[in-house]
Amino acid sequence: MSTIKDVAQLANVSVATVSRVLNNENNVKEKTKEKVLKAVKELNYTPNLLARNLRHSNTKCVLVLLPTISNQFYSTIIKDINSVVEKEGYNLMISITELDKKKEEAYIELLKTKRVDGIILFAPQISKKKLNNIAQNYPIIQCSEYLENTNTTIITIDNKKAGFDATKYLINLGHKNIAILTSEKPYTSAILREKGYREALKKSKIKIDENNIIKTDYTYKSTMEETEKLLNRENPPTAIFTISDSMAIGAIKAIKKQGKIVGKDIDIIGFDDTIISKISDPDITTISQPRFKMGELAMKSILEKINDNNSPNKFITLEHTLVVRNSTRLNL
Amino acid sequence: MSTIKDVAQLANVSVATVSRVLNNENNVKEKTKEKVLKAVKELNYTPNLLARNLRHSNTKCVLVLLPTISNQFYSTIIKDINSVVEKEGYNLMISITELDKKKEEAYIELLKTKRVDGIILFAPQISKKKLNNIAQNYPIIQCSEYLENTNTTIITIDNKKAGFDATKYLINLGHKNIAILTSEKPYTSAILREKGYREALKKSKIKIDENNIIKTDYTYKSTMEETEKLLNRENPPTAIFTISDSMAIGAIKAIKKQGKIVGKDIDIIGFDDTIISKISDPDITTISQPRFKMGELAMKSILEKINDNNSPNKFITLEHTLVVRNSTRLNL
DNA sequence: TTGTAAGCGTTATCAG
DNA sequence: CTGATAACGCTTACAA
Repeated sequence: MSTIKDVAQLANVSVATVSRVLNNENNVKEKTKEKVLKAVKELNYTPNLLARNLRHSNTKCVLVLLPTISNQFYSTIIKDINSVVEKEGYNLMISITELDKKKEEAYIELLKTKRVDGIILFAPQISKKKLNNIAQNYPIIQCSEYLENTNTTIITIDNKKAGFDATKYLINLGHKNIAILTSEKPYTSAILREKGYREALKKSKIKIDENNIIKTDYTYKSTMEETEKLLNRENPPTAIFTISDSMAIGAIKAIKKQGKIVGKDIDIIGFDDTIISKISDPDITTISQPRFKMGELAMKSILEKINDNNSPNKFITLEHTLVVRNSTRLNL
Repeated sequence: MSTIKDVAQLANVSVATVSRVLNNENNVKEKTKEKVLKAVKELNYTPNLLARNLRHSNTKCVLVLLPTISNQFYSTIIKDINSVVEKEGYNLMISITELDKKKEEAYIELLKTKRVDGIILFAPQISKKKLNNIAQNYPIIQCSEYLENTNTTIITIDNKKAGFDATKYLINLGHKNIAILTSEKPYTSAILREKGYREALKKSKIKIDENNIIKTDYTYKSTMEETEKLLNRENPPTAIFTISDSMAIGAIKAIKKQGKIVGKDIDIIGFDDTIISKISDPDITTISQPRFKMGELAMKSILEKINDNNSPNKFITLEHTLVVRNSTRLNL
């Protein structure tokens, strides 16, 4: 492997000159430039970025920490972040924590050890204290799911309002017995969506039945099982709000199994507007998060922090929308 | 930010000694070790990996180049690769090419510039010549989708046999008019699966109707449209083999729209055994690739190459299986 | 316009 | 067991 030294030797100039040519500085004679470029080509030389990065003390690399990649919500947002990141000359590194605290902390170490310039954190498991500590010294922001009361920039939606809107929509359709299927893990978003659910019922003077609030492990499968139990109750709910589309699919499957019709006998609302909500039969009424905007802002914010880690923290709340499809009756 | 020098100063030893302690070399007096570790703690010191990497000329980082992340097949395999990679003390970097040749080449540059130690390439778009060139000097292997006749290690399944098996299964169910919905882009896998399809028909003395071979852009949506057209023909096929699960979903949607019953009026076989094939209603008969094994072997192979790029290339073919579900009639 | 040389933060060699 | 110092490959004052 050839180095800048080899190029310099072959071109009969100093390494400084080679460096100048490579970095497009304009104070090099055209003739010299040509000589250098010829040598570069001849040796098939590519600069060692490790060395350059060490010198500059940056990596031009941003890490996105995801809890999982199987959820379409995350895979889509990645695509959106990606399109911004490349424009800025950065590389994207994606890692999966699987909600494992230890793993997450290990990845955050990459920040300290200068392997990445900044981190966009989805669904943090790290402690508030540790996060604050890191954020003080290194560029790190939170996106979508987040820890409250930290000194970081946060990009998210108003999950409480989203929960409220979904529930309110069901109420307006005439439902009084509405279940919510949510996560047993203390995700901020899940907690807030449940809050919104409660608030909507309260505001409509519908008594909250704690048996209608069901916590699962967030998967399609267990949602299906829980829905089956739900339907076998004496007074089964006439509408179900699930906090993810894949959960909605599970609920739908259970309902169909009992020979009931979704969008007629029972209404379902999902969350995230992922592709499966469109593919599903019937397709699913769901809350859509502005993923592109979210990804874009996350990238912009992290770059801002990389540029100056003391730049003021922002709390950005983006607008969600309710996408009405056929898993809810359409007689509004 | 403190450096090894600061630690040395505080601990009143040389940087060499600090380095020794940090790298767990055993030729350091216990007393000295303690002093150093105390200083490390006091300064909250973390070694700069850029410097270490420059010195070692490695990054402990493997890049996985994916065409897309929205396909469950890829997101699952990533999870599997991840579990291996961490055990070996490597970090995983994931990038999405969106089948863009330029992007792919840009990412492969990371290899030359020493930003990553090796690349696992899915669905290469680069030219054979370039790939061979790079593989000669840098650790790069192909997984799943691949360019033929290159000097790289390849981990894949026998796509031709898979196409054969799927088609043969439909034939055995009694079908004679079988369509295949495949990709218009020249993916190796798509081509081979079609070959298998043709072979199965031929072997069963069923005349191949070129109108039954339909190329689409691989998406759920266009598959739905093409299936609709297919069904409106004079002599519509009684079975459809789609080369991906999401395409199968599109086909199913079109069939349902016409009031026909999947698994009774028309049979469908998908590919990949992704979660949507289980979620779908009816769930989908599909070809399953051994993703875990694939991810595991890919990681092992790339590490082998990183260790010694002249290690012999392997062509590893893994076994696929046909998973029978309800999108095909069960009277075999 | 170009060259010299210091420096980025490590690790490794060699001497003591 | 420990310390000095060269080296990894690059960028960047500063000098010429």
